[in-house]
Formats: sequence, C-alpha cells, structure tokens
Amino acid sequence: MPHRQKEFLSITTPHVAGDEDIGAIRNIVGFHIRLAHGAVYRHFAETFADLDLTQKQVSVLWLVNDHRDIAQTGLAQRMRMDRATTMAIVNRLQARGYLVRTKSTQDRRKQALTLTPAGRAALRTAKLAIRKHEDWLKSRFTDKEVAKLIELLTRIHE
Amino acid sequence: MPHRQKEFLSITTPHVAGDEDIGAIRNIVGFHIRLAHGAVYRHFAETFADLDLTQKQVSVLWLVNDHRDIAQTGLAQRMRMDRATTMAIVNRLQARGYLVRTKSTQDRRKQALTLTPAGRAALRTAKLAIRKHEDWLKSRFTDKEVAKLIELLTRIHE
DNA sequence: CGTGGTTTGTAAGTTACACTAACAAAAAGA
DNA sequence: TCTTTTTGTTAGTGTAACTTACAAACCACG
Repeated sequence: MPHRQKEFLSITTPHVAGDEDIGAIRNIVGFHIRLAHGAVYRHFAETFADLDLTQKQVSVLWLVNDHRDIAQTGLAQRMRMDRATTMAIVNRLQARGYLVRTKSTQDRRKQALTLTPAGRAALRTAKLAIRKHEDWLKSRFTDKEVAKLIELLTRIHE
Repeated sequence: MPHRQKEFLSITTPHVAGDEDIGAIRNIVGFHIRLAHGAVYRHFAETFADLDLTQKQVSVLWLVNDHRDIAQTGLAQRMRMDRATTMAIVNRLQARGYLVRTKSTQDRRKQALTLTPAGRAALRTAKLAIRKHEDWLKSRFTDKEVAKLIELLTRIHE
C-alpha cells in the first residue's frame, strides 16, 4: 500500500514500543476545534461589531427569552458556565438594560431572569446578524454535512 | 408526516415572509462549536493541571519544535493569532525557560525561536498528556468519524 | 542612492471570561 | 431541630484576544 493520504490515515497511528510521539499536530482533534472556534469567534465579532454583543451575551439573551423566569443556575447549566461567570455576563446585560432580575416567589434564593423590551429588541436584531454569520459558516457545507457536524459536536459537549 | 425529529430537520427552515426567527438555538452551528470548544478546553485544563500548561502554550511548544528557528510572525500565522497575543505567550514560555529568542541572521528584525532542553522535555511530557486527552475526545467516535470531523473543522479555519 | 512604505517585534492598556475561595441567605433533608 | 445543600454574590487570579503606538530593519521605486 503506497503512501496515499498518509497524513490523514496516520490519525490512528498505533502505539508501538518506544514510540513516544503521537504524530503531527494536524491530526489532533483538539487543535482543529480550537482553530475552528477561533475563526468562528473572530467572524462573529466582526458581524456584531455594531451591535457590540459577544457570543455569550447573545446566547444568554436567547436562552432567557426562550425560558422565561429562568434562574441563573439554569442558565449556567445550559451554557456550561459556572455561577461566577454567569454573574458577570448577567451583570453586563442588566447594566445595559437588556434584562432584569426578579426574586422568584417559589424559591427566594433564586433570581428569575426576564428580558426587557430593549432586550427583546436587541435579540431580534442579533438574530438577523446571526443568520448572516451562520450563512457564512454554513456556506462551505451541504445541509447534510451541517447536520453531521452538529451531531458530532453534540457528542463532545453533551 | 408527524413531528419526528422536527428539531433537527428544521435546521434548513426556509425563510418565509414575516418569518424573522431563525429556529432553535440548538440548530446554530456556532453555538455547538462554542460548547464543544468549552468542553475540550475544560478537559484539557484538568489533564494538564500538574503540567500547568494551556492549549496555546503546548501548541506553541509543539510548533516551535517542528519548525526550528521559526519567527514570531510565522508562529502567529500558524496559530491564527495576532502579534501581540503571540508575544504574550512567547514571553510566558521564555520566562519559564522553555524557549529562547535568537536574532535571525537573515532578517535582523526577526526573532528565531528554539526550544531549550527543558522545553523539549516539557513537550515530551505534554505529548503523553495530549494522548490521554485525545483518547478521551476520540472515545465517542469511530476512526472514520474522527477523520470526518477533522475534515469539516478544517474547512472552517483554513 | 535614498526616501517612503512595509514588516517585525515590542509595550501599554482594554475587554471578555474562566476559574477559585469565601460568605450569607434560603431551602431541603436527617 | 440541626445539618447539609443550593443559590447568589463578591473579590481576586490568570489566559488570551483586541487596539494603538512606536522603533528598527527591510524593501521597492523613482
């Protein structure tokens, strides 16, 4: 068997005695995830330069809108963030008047989060920008590939 | 047709007049990339807690080792970082004695980067940890799926 | 040749965000 | 009841992305 596609096939290089190397860096899945994330992050920042919103902030607006009166811990679980990080983001959005904290009546420890009209308007605008951003991202894939990519990525974070 | 797999099929929801919404957040590719990146980042940090190295730092060690006398701009291109960010990481690694800057003889503006023996030793240890980390990551995929995932991600960052 | 534009490294300052540790109030469970 | 857990909060640390500005070296063109 010749060396056709040697690089990609060597992903599964077997570990032999004395073989301490693990192949080329481009065969490391984590490396590609980080680069892809970086590329997406940068394009997102460009697309949202006018709106002045980050990925995290838009995600929080979106989730709060979808789950009225969600608590901060619920948000943290869905976003895979810890409580402290969640606080920082909620604080920022509250300072900009996009959402409000209301003490939950069921559980007085909890803060029920809801979007203000300004927050809903911002989300509406953000979703238009997201569509552009997603179109840029999806332009290199078929619909089937997009579904496959999402399915594979879900296995990582689920 | 019943609502089987409605969510996933709605990825390609056509845009109709007055339809300003773009579907559920879980159909946004960027959302999944961010979550997957976060999961990988966290597991990496756990695996490298003893070594006290980040993804970026390991990547830089790796690339400097693979490309002897690489300049900081070359590193920045391969890592998709800007010069300032590259500086910060190189500074940190130099402070820990893992690499050295040497003025290039060809182009006296450039700094040729090379690993110290300590840097090579750290990289050797890091690669063992990377193997564990990658095994954790790849455990949920077949070899074919891993190749597919890398191929799809490459289309995003290339 | 030399002068203007480009590339490279560097420094300083800002922002986002992930983490930890600690604390208080409320809830849940023994 | 008393203890443990959950929830929110504050404060502090570290990484890493960005911008702007500057100096030195390089390059190209008139």
